[in-house]
Amino acid sequence: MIRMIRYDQKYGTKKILKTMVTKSDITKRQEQLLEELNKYEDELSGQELHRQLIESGKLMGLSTVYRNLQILIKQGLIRSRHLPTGEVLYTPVDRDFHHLTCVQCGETSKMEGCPIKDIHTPKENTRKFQLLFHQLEYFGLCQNCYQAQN
Amino acid sequence: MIRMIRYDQKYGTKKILKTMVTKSDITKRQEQLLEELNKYEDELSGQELHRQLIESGKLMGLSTVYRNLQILIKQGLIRSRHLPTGEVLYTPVDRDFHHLTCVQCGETSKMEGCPIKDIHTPKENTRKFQLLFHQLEYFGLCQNCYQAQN
DNA sequence: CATCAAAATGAAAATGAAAATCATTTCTGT
DNA sequence: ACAGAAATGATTTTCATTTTCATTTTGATG
Ligand SMILES: [Mn+2]
Ligand SMILES: [Mn+2]
Ligand SMILES: [Zn+2]
Ligand SMILES: [Zn+2]
Repeated sequence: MIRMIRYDQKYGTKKILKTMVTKSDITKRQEQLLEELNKYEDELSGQELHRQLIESGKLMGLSTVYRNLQILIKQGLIRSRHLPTGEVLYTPVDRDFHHLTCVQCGETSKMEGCPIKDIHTPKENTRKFQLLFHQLEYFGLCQNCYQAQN
Repeated sequence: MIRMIRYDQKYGTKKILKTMVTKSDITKRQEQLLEELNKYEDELSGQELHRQLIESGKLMGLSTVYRNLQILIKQGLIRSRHLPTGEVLYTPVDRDFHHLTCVQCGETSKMEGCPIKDIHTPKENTRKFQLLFHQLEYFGLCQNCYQAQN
């Protein structure tokens, strides 16, 4: 939060001329969420995060967790991805990794490195977009499941 | 389904020696699902697909729709992606496009062309994987929402 | 410090897509 | 035709997420 304040010589008072909310404007709750997400190497679901917060003594209602996760996404501070099961996982936006997932058994392995790290994202598409993050996931059959299929 | 059949001269009977189930082994239901998905340029959710099938006179229970969509995915014939809302959209696997999605209003625009079309997917990761499809989505703020935020 | 309005919170209820159940139907090989 | 196996679908269940709304917190102002 940035405030532009004018001092009134006549009355010796101060007046807020303008209030600018910047991207770095994080509430206490949001800070707690971010802090908790950073504590774990893995992504966390909303439910897991809620549980962990309580264990850490940071009491917080479930609605508040979900509400503020959405805000953090819109602020470009975290990103989310859906598991095939429907759960949504959250992670700080600066962690750039992706996964291989078996469509049969759900086994997931993290890929180190991002294949599109230095790929040009088509300009004609992104011109109008304030890009926040990307999601890239590969799906297929793990060795076990591939063999079992025959 | 491929059958190897031996004719027994002695008894005048036929015997199935071996049955090979191949990838192209599609049941009638699965064929109907694939056919219906191909009818629409856009991806369809399970619910939408179910509705469309009924309208097309291809009566089918909802369970059967979901069951066979999963099988089609495992066979490498269709792929799926989750909307931020949680709905899952299905589309034939050979359609290679991706989306930009606004994290604020949900507006989605299709990107023509695939940025990773000819990118090498890290070998050390995919060696053990029978790759079926990939998912790539960009998230950010559309022009409207970006401006409205300030 | 007191006041008041606006914003945030959270307990509880509602939502809804997807999964599970299970009685019934269809298929398949002999 | 017969018997076991597989598939189907009406229905119920699940459960992560959203919505509701009464209460609490915040923050500007005098
Ligand atoms: Mn990446
Ligand atoms: Mn692609
Ligand atoms: Zn597997
Ligand atoms: Zn938008």
